[in-house]
Amino acid sequence: MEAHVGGFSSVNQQREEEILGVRKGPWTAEEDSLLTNYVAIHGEGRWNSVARSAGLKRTGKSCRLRWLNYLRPDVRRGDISLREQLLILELHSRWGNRWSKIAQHLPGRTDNEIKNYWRTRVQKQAKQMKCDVNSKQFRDAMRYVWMPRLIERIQATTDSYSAGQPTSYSNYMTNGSPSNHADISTSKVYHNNESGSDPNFMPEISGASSDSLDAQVSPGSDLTDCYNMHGGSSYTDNSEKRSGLCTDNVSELWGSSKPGMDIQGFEQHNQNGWLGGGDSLENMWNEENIWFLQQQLCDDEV
DNA sequence: AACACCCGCAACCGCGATTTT
DNA sequence: CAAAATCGCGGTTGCGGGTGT
Repeated sequence: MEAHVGGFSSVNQQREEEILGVRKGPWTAEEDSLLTNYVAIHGEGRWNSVARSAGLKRTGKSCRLRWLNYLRPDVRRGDISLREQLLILELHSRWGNRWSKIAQHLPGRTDNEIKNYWRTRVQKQAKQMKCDVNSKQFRDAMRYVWMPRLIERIQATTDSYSAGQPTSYSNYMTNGSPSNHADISTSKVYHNNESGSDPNFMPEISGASSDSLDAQVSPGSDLTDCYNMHGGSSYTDNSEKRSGLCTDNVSELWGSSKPGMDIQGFEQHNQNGWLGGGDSLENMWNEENIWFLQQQLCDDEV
């Protein structure tokens, strides 16, 4: 397979690559095998010499990228789970486009994967809402609609599986206390989700084909739908009313709070407790809760 | 069936930071 | 200490599969 070639940074580099016969484009199985075997024996690092010594006609940079994003044994591929989505949204609101930093908090996920997720899914949401992804409007929507909705879904799935268990995700979020870390981290509540028959279930940005917490991300846009209930004239689909968050409360919140939505106003509207017990949003995203999400993700991997 | 368009993702690039020589 | 080599990050590109017409 011949590599597709992008733009060259310079004529010199082009010449050098022609002379050296540097390959570009998709990796073949043979190349993967060469790189994997070499790293297994000699370890990571010194990527330029890896490329040479392993007999790969690739740049060291390309080898490193291939290893880190694809071949590394602990790399976790496939669907972004709800918890991971939630964590990405939260951490991005803190750190912006610090993809590698965000990736450090999602075991097995690469910065590239998270970046792609953000660009393809989150930015698309902003586009559909006709606002900038960095605008206050979108950030508010994310924080006060999208993320609570994710929490609700995680909570719903968790509760349906672990009914009666004292240490559910919702309890944690409500109490905001890490007092029972051991129990929480060992409660595998989302792998065997059997609650797929819930007629009220609405897909988040995850796929409609499955309501597992590891459901595949789909183009479905609840965030946009919630927004359109007030912000757009085209919203006519009453089916969205089934959604846990596209309730009158939320649409009131959305409509009344633009553009100056604030925590206080939000919480007043949230007195019915659909976030669970009227917990403060500020408190909800403390270090402990992020820690909790990470623990759940680690648990996922086991 | 054929074509056009859209979208997700792997891989590339430039560049600044860090490490090695 | 300076230059070279390497690493790591964030942004961008374009292939290929899926979907719509």
